[in-house]
Amino acid sequence: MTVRVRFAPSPTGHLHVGNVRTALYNWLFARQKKGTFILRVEDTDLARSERRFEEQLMEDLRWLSLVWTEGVDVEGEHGPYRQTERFDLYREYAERLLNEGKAYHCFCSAQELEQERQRQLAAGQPLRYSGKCRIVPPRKARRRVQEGEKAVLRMKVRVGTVAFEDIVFGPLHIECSEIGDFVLLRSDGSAQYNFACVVDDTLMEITAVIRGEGHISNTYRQLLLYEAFGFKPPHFAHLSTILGKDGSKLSKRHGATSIDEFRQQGYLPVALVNYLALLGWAPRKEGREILTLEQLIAEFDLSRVHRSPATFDWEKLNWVNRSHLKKLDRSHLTELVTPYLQGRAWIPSEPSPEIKHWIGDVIEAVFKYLNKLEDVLRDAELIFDFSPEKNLSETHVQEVLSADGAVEVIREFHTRVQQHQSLDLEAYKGIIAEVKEATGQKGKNLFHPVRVALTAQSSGPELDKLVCIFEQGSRLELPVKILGVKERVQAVVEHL
RNA sequence: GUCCCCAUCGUCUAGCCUGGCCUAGGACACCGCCCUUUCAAGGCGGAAACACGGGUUCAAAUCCCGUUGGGGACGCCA
Repeated sequence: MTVRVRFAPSPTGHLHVGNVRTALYNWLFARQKKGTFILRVEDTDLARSERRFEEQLMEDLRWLSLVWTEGVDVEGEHGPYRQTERFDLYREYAERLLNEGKAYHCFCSAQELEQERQRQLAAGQPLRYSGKCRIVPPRKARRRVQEGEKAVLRMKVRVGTVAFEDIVFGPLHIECSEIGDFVLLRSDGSAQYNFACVVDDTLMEITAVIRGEGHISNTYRQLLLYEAFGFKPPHFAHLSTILGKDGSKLSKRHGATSIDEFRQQGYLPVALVNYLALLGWAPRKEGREILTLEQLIAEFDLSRVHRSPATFDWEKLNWVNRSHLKKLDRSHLTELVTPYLQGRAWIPSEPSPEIKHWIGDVIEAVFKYLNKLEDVLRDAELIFDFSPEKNLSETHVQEVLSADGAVEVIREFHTRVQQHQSLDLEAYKGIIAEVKEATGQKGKNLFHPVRVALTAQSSGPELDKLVCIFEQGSRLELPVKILGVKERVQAVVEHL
């Protein structure tokens, strides 16, 4: 039988990392088994579902390359794939259960239900519906409904136990007495989650349901429904929750959790996917952590997924991202970083080939520092936004300046630089040699002050590279004026 | 409150099912050294864990029970 899995988010907010990992595991499983990955939108919560969230979520999924071959916007023979468009279908199936006496109308009001809960809580009893309306004769119930009385349709939960074999959790079971008669159809006739889910998974011929751990308790309910309908249930795999640094469920408090934010910060989709795959799962072969999509597909194994919850670790994500970034060639990296520089209006929206090449040099100089693309803004600032007045007062810079002979080096360097009309790497090296001669300083004591003279900072990319970048940049037509070596040293000396 | 699940370095994990090869391996982060014209990067090295208590067994990280800690479910949300 060919594998069919689905990712079924509800469009009530932004896609966050927990959801994405669920989507990813579904996708990996489908790809590995040469099966079908389906996107179904569970928008039965009319009050909170919004079309913009649905669009956003599809965009996020596509960006991550977790593409579906059946779903809301591609259709297929099992559609529609939006639950709100399937309400008639649900009512049809509900009718069937009602007619077979496996479900019944319940007329209890919200207040009554709430009072019941309070009583149970006070008495130390489990919280669940008492089944009070079971005794209403079906014919009478139907008449009340026809007369316009509000009613929900509830499942008549049988006695005994429900059990299943979870692919990640192993054998799981529960006493039916733990489950109350749950709602199938709301009083407005719309389908409740568990019910819609079973009808859809059956009709869409889903073979494995891979979803969050929180759904384990729903699985028992759904199993009861499969049983009532006489449908064969799919396999189930439940995934543990992803936790934040403080051990609570990952949320906005822990930083970016929506995919859009990761994208904006400049995480590569493959890196995010790689990291998320590693959260709760490890390849059989030890020591291989940086993996491509293809490798993930080949090595993924649902039965090796961890039962215990994993903590999201930014540091490790950064490392994974950096590792993937390093695999990129210069032109690709330039292409990715350019929009960030454009966002700051540091470079034109349509750079000339000459400028493009220069940007490549810039990126090459700073790229070892990047955890994520956005970091280029921080690391390239000294090129585009040289500000000695601000930076010279920094502690590390002050330390450099207070070293013996540091100021002398800067002044000597300054004097000699001024004597040159234009500078190239050769000339710069000559000047350094002269300064060395004149001051008697060498090594760290020589280059550290020179760095300050050129960048007003105590650390940064290689000076040789920077000199070229400054000089070439100063000759380019850019939205911001790139200062040449001469101008920089001049400015620093003035601020000493 | 009731029920369920989980438990190896700070973090992600290998090993657990099928006890001995575990003096518990790898990775991130951390610390040190090397490299270096700074900071990184890179190379090398270090510190760091089987939650606790009972069993079972010649032998337990691995099997069983309990305790503790953490998480989840109990909606006309999904």
